[in-house]
Amino acid sequence: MILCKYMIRKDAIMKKELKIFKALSDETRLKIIKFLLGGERCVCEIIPHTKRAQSTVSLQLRKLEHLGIVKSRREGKSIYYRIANDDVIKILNCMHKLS
Amino acid sequence: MILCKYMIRKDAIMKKELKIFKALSDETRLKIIKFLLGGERCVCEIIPHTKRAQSTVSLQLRKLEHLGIVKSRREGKSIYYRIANDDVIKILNCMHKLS
DNA sequence: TTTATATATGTAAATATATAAATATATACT
DNA sequence: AGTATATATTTATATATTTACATATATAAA
Repeated sequence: MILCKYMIRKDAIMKKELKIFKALSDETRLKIIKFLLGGERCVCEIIPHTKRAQSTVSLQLRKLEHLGIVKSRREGKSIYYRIANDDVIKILNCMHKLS
Repeated sequence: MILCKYMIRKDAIMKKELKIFKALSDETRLKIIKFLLGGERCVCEIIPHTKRAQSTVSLQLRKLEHLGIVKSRREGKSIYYRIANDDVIKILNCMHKLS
């Protein structure tokens, strides 16, 4: 089978899209991401907002960070998370218009 | 806990959004849906396009149908699927602009 | 240095999901 | 009726995912 540049690119686009859709396809993660649309939040704020155990929230945050969807920053004892992927914001804005 | 209408609505919106993001978060399903953006296709066309076993494609199509994302129609021995959810089309258009 | 607090990590259990082989069903053709 | 074809369904298996308890780590305060 011959692979042309277009096909490789198409595949890369698919992967990128899947990454975003997967990030948004779990309730805990979607809640977190939507919460972060309101700006940077500390984990201690995210936990009660999601109503999940602390370890669950921490794990999902790490997952989102590995996906490049969020970034974190330490300030004293607290760690603050923020959205670090504009595409996610655009997709959620787009979705919001439909709801 | 007091539930106001807004909260119930917010929850319904979340579920609707999750439904769409989940539908788009699997490679087989995303391939199928993107293929269907080009118009109605018969299962016999969808199978080779996804490069999955016939039973796998059939199962994912049923899943998408149950989610209200696609609809099907029989024509003789063949069954044709088409996208039946405008929101999915809009989200994919939005995503496409970003790629 | 001890203590308290915020967050991360290891581990295990429960659940969900994706896949394909085998089989069943529905339609069309002879 | 019998055969071929297209699709659906059943079943089994493998894999991934989510969750939370228990524990570890890092920072700040006393």
